[in-house]
Amino acid sequence: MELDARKLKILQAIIDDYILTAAPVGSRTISKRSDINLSSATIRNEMSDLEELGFLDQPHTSAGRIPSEKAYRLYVNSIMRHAHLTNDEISHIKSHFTKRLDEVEAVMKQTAYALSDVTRYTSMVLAPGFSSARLKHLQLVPVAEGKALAVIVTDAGLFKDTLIRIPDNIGPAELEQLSRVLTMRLKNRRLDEAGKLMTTDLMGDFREHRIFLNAITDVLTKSIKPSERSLELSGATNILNYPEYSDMDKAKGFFTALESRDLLYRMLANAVKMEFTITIGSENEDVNMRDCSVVTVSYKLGDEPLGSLGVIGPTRMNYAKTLAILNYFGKSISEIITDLIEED
Amino acid sequence: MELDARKLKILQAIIDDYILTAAPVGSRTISKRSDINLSSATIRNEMSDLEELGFLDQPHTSAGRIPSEKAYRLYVNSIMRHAHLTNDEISHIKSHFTKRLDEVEAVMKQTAYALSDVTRYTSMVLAPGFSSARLKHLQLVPVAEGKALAVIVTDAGLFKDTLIRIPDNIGPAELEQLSRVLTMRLKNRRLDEAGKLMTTDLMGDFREHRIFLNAITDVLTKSIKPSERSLELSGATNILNYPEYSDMDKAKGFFTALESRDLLYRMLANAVKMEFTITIGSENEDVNMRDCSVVTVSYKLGDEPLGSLGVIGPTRMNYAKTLAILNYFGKSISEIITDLIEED
DNA sequence: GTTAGCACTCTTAACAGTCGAGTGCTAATC
DNA sequence: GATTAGCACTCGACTGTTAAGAGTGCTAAC
Repeated sequence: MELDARKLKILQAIIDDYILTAAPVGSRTISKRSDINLSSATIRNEMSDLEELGFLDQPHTSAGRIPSEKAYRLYVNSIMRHAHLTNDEISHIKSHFTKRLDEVEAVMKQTAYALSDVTRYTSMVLAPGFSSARLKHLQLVPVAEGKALAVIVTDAGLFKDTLIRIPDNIGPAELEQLSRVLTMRLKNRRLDEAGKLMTTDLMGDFREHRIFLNAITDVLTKSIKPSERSLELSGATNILNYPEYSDMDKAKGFFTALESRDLLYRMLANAVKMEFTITIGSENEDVNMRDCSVVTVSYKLGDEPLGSLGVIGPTRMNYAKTLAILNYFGKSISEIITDLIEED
Repeated sequence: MELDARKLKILQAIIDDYILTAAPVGSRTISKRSDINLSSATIRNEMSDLEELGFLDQPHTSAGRIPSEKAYRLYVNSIMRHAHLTNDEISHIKSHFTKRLDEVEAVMKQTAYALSDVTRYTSMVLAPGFSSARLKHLQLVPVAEGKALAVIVTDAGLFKDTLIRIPDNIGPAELEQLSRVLTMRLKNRRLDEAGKLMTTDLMGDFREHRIFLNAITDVLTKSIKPSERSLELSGATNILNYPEYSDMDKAKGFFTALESRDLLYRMLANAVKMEFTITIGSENEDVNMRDCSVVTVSYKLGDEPLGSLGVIGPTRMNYAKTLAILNYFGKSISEIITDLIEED
């Protein structure tokens, strides 16, 4: 049996309708559509074929059909056309970014919030990573007896500060001096390189400060780990607006999945390298997300991929529209971050 | 009609039972209790009186009684005895704090997580505030052309950094110099004083850097605002475990209330000055929280109140136990923060 | 190949009936 | 006078039945 043009058209109509209504689609519903001039009986025959081919499921004998995951996969791979945002949608998105945002963290938060508000799905944003960034400045700021703040600034303008212990006999003047020396020696190195350099070269020069330098090395190497990157989540409760999650147990499962930040980190970290990803239902590794789909896009600084963002929604997701919105957000973040970092 | 000792005892028994089961309590349930030796008929008469006095509600004629808000208020004000934590509970709490936490933010996160895990309610933690803190060090770190990081360190060892714009003609050397001068001039001032001093005294000395100094002033004054303090929330979905929230609309209302961070900030900011607060049902200003109770405690550094933490749960909350847990957490945070800041 | 027609399936809503937990009242008892 | 046993009554929860409606699969006619 072949999946000819007519079957494809009917399948698309079913998917469209199901995405809209979340209710099993009957043959009459499709036959009434103006672009398909066939009787319900014919549609029934075709639907029966589509079910046999694995593209449709039937909840019970006398119900309509719902698209299978295979159908969604086919849809996003072949049928789906690139959607465009209307002017209304674009201005709605823009209205979330009228306030000037000065910090990366604020941008992430606001983006996550806007993204969940616009899509009505759960959104997540992975902050820019330090992995390929180069050190620009390392400053040690005295905090208290035996404590200092290690401030790392990268060439991409990202920064991170960490509290470290220092020997009691090191005063503000020494910290200042050390900041200068370390900055000079480590400048323009990638953070992991800088970390290595600390343990090899510099350790010899400052043997008396071994423990102290180790702490700084830790800071440098830890900054690269994705789990140290901030992940903003927003609109988790949006899922409750979808009838497939009116079952309390399912909703709980969904929230449980979101609580495993590790999983989300991993998904988004993988997505950084890809222009976009679409993961449908059981393609997700977590059992609690078998009824969800995840769509992500990455954002860049110039050509360098920085981070990623995505949404989680029911498998019955408006993939085309969602992808269009995400692309728009990706471009927006890139611009905002670029402004933030490189503005004159 | 009087609220005599027997009525009080019966009311307490009803509250105890209702907190445990969430089901209307019948007269027979109470009469069976070993500490109350009365027939169900007597209990019925007393219950009828208690209802007339406004301490009990009856969902419908043939159902048992449930405590009214007035009953909970009476309970927490007069009946409730200070609860003690069992050794098991204490070690359960301690098990959440085995990992060494180096940063205030990590402590807040971990505390919120542990608190919601132990209580099974939704927890929130307000980070230490800068309001009465004194400036210890102000460091400007070069970030990029026209950008610097302003790092504020207070005597309590708290720190905060903010990205600011600087004039293009200011280089690392000038930033270093300015850091030294500003630190010298502003040291040991409260942050709001320091902010004022900037606009009055210092502005004259550095007239050419007016805009720049304004930015730093902004940073100082903004640090005091409670909305700038980080608020950690955890276990929001715990509420789904309580039968009173098995209604999806109610659950949605609850989540909506949590989304208004402003409200939570305000509640916790007010709670900083109080040893503890208990807010029951409609005493809450938000309509979506009319079925919730909020319990908070504050935590201190020495005698200085620093921040607060609390839980949100159903009005049918185990107030005594919750308060005991919160007190324990409050003391723990105080200790951890003290260690963090003052450790040798 | 398409479609009208029809028997069949299954879900859902509505309705009546039963059960049981709980109440309120009254009269007897301590 | 306080307490309690007894009993009629109320109301929600549950159960079983029925009818309506949406949708299917199949067959025969076009």
